Amino acid sequence: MRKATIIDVARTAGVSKSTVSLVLQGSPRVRPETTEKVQAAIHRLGYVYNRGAANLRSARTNVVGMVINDLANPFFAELAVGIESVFRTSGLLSLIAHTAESPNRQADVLKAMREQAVCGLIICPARGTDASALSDFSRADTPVVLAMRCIPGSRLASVIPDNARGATVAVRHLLDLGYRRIAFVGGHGDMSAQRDRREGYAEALATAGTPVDPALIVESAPTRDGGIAAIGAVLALDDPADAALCFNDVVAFGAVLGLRHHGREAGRDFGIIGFDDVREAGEHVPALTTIAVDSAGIGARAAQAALRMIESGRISAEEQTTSVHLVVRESCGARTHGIGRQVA
Amino acid sequence: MRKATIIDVARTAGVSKSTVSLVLQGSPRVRPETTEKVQAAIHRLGYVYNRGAANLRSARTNVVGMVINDLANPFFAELAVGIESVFRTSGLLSLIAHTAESPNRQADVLKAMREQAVCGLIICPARGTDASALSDFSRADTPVVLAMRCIPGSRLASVIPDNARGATVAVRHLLDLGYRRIAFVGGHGDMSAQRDRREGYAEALATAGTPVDPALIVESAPTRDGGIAAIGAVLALDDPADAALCFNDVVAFGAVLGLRHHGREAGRDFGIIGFDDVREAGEHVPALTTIAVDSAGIGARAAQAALRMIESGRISAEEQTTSVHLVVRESCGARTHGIGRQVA
DNA sequence: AATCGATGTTGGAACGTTCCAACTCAAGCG
DNA sequence: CGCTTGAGTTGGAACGTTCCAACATCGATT
Repeated sequence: MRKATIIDVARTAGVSKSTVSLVLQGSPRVRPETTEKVQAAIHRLGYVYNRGAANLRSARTNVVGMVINDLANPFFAELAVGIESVFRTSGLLSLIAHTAESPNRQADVLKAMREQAVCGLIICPARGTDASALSDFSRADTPVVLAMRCIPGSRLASVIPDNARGATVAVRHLLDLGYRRIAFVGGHGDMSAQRDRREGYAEALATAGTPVDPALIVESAPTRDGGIAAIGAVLALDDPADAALCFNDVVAFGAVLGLRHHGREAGRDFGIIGFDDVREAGEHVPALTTIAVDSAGIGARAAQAALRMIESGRISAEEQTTSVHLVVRESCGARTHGIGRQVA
Repeated sequence: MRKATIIDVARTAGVSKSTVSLVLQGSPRVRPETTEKVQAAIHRLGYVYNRGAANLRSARTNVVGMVINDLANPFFAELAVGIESVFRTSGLLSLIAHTAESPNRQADVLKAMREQAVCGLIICPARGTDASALSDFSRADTPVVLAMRCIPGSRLASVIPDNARGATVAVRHLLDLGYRRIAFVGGHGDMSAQRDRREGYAEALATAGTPVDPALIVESAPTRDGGIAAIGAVLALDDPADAALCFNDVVAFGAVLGLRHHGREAGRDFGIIGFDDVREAGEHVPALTTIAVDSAGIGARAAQAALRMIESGRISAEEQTTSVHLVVRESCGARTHGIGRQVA
């Protein structure tokens, strides 16, 4: 049996296909009785609307694209969920792709999304993405919103956490607790988030009148192992660090482990602060002091920004920065130092 | 400037639209020089293929649906990633939706996916989904594969971990370690996974000649708090438990915490085994002994099964069970008992 | 010389919807 | 009574592709 079309429905309901189309779109111009007849026919035939055909005729599709660098990372998964729920409640469907941080794969995926004629795109770009990767979308006037990470030199809307301020608050907290040699460990210099966080770190030190010692800034892969290696480097200095702001929580977990290899314990004789506040942070031993980033909220805001552009039809390059806050737990040693206030 | 179509390309390349179509499909029937001319025109015009139009004409779309009950849960996120990568390498795009365990939302999402005419569907059904929710797809001969969870009474393909066997192995391990009163805690009886794991639990006890004591089986929400409550119940018995197989790792984490509230420590004076082997399990204190489930692998197999059906055009109801294995760490007390073998 | 097969290429009809202009019909008006 | 108005409905063209049957060309075979 061939699939029922709008025409079959029209025939069984005894109206024209145009009328059926109007009913499907909920037009107020159709008589209630007619609507009823059509609904009955739809139900009887098991008709299902073919959105592909509709999209072909009308200007806009109802699919938005969502490109996430690492969906298996809970931090980004929450971002995805935040995005998805906003779009769904607006009747849009999300085409999701996971790039695994590979620019090649990302290019593939973006091409596929253009072919699907997505009406908007939210992307958390893979590391090393440059502005040209997205120029096709701009050229087609498709709204694009960057989430979580920005792309230098691109004029695109973005929703990014306030990385610099978060780092500043964290470092100030460590200074208040009495630490003197504060390191910044983890992440790569070509990641926009790492750069911003490092700047916030430098800013806090500058405000406190402490010079930045380049030896205390150690890059590494943004992984647990990276954290272990990086913390090892700052411990091995002639004048070793006594605290560290880590690029993110995962690096911080590694740093805690690395400290243990050297007989030190985070929170007791070394201060550690992470970044992101992933779910495990609070359950870790020791519980991780960290800068909380509301990933679901960022996703939601990015989706709303995209929605506004889609609905208004005008592209904007609005850059939103979302606030972050310090969550004091154990790893910074606030308890042992007797200072345990929660800073906003 | 209107978007370039296949016809514009044909005109600039000096061939017919049919030829352009053949080039786009990589047909071997076109002369290399012609292909080249067409490619040049495509590039010059910045033409982008309109897959929507193509789908309208040809029978099959290149979009598959993927419905996940909880994308924010790393366990399911990995499943999603496993699915997505298999589909992407086959040139299919995944429409992903997250149902947050709500059957209503799931129904919404499924309707939208039918409208998009997805050519296949992989679903990890929300709790309480019944067979009728997916009957529309079966009626339309759209391949459906259940991942991770099954739906009683449905004749659909599925890829499910070997829950029963995993539970049996876990309980046998606890028995080997000398535990006598082994509880099964957490999860709801209406979740297929819980039922299967409970059966495996009973099976192991039966084999050992130990009667199943209903008081030792305690349901709870599959959460940390659920675990705390459930372990409390089995400790409060007249003849309390001395070990527990937990419905999943999250419940197990709760159980460990609950034990502490009662002055007990998992791995020292109580045996705890979890299920799933989420990433945190190995890093937990104490490290969690658990049954490892390969969620990315399950995703990949489910996607492959769907792919086979899509390509062959014939629906199957093949039920795949994937193997699981015991990972011995600290929480079962294997170390203190001096037994530390790794069981496959 | 006529026929054949293989190789490339082609125009037109479909796919299922939306949009538009046009139609019918009854009510309201001068 | 003829005219306008508005509500409700309608047929046909369009969207950008694929598929099909048909075509031209040419070297090989009868």
